[in-house]
Amino acid sequence: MSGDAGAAAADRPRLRYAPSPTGDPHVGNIRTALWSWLHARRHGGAFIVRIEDTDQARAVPGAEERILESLRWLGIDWDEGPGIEGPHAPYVQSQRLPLYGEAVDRLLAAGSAYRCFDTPEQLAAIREERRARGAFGYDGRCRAIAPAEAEARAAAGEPFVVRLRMPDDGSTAFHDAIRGEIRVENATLDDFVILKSDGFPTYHLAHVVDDHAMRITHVTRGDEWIPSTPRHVRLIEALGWEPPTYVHTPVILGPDGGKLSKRHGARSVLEYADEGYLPEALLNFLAITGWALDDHTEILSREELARHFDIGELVPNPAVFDTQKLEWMNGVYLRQLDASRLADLFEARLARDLLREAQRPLDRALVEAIVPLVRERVKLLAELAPMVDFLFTGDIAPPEQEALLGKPYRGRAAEAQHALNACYAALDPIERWTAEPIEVALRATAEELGERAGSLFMLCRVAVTGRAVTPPLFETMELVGRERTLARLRSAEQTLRY
RNA sequence: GCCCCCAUGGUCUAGCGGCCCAGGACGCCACCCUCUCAAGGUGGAAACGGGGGUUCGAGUCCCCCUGGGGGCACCA
Repeated sequence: MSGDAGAAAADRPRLRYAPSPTGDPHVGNIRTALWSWLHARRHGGAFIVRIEDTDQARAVPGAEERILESLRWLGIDWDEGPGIEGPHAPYVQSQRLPLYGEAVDRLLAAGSAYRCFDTPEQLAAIREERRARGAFGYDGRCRAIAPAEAEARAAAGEPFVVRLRMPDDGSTAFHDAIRGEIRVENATLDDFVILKSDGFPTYHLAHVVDDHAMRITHVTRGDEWIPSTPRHVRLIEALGWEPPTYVHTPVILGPDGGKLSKRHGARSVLEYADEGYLPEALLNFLAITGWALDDHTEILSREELARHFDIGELVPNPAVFDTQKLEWMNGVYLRQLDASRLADLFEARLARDLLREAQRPLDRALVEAIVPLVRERVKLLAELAPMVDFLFTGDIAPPEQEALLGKPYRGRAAEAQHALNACYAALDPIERWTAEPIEVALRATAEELGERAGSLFMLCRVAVTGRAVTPPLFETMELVGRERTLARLRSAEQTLRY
């Protein structure tokens, strides 16, 4: 590679999302992926997905596909990774074992790393004994084993791990894009394991080797990794490479300031998808919790984010996941959608939530008629069914007397009954069954009865829909249809008759 | 115990030494609109954790304290 093209390419950031397939990705985890993706898109770089499955014991079947599905749902695409491949394939660590082996051999040959034969039990004992003395970690006793002897024991089949030799004094520093320089004393670093006895690399080794091989420029990950980053820097140095820029992202907290947990509702993006959140809303929300464009902009499209976001501008402190703000934002996005897209979403959602009971297929025209009535009343798709179910069920259970006589008619059963009767009489002769004549008739009825219009409307609302909260009454009655409206009025009246 | 990170209203944040007796958003309260609920409109309550410095001047820089979080595995 030479000339301007090479130089330009070298300037382009390459970021990666490197999840372990141990379960559904957490929103905090996905937020880091999103930020990485945005940064890559903003600067004309590349976004890579790499599966880190070096812990065979914790692998969860199907987890990888769920992770990729989460990314796809949010509209986060990757330039290299599973299903795409590319110049650094494969993108699954368990398929890259030879690479880690080569690195270990080099380290061993250079004397920067050494074999260790302690059993897990021995290590636990060492740890316990040292902790009692106020020391920490591993004491480096295997450094004393001569390389030739270690090699012989390994060749004889004795299980071993490989540890990296850490400097005893001095300090180690690295650059974090959102916190600046972080420096620690080497005395606080012990010789850590880079190759496990099962022949698999640890995270430390594997990610360092892969990030180098894949030319990753910014290592993004949760800030719980900060304490081990100096080790990674030493490893990189021992391998003769240059460290990347680190971006340690803060955590997302639950409403109580603690860890986000099942108690707080959804944690994985797939759960949010299931509850009826829009991907563009969750994406916007995640992007701006921990980052702000300016002092007033909240709603940013995927494209706008990709145009303005910079990973160095992230806020360093942890954020509480504000579900209420997410809901508000989802409502904003829902209201922005055009009618036909909304009808599609509603149709799918209602089919899922209602069809099991109602035997009839969904009436597309009816769904389309609903859109203008509920689009401003729904923040989540999941709220839709309870708001319009009475339109789709053939017969609703007649509302309880108690419900019919809610506030407006409390203690006035006879008057309510009379009012229902009057409404029936007023509506029955209507020829064109649409909202306008219905409204005219009902308002006239209220006046005749000397009743507050609102009170009468509420009585009708409960009688016809079985609910106290619905879309606007007249439009609703239009959709319920003349026959069902009149029948339900009659039925409600019967209920009041005892 | 040792090490590290963080710190503006209930929550997310703007602020990168004077433009801030601190701005926006969600939420909350009130009012308006109104057939319920929403949506929308208007107004309101609500914050720089504490103490020392530096400086003519500190939310903004430094130190300490406090508080919160994380790490100290053959897990990532």
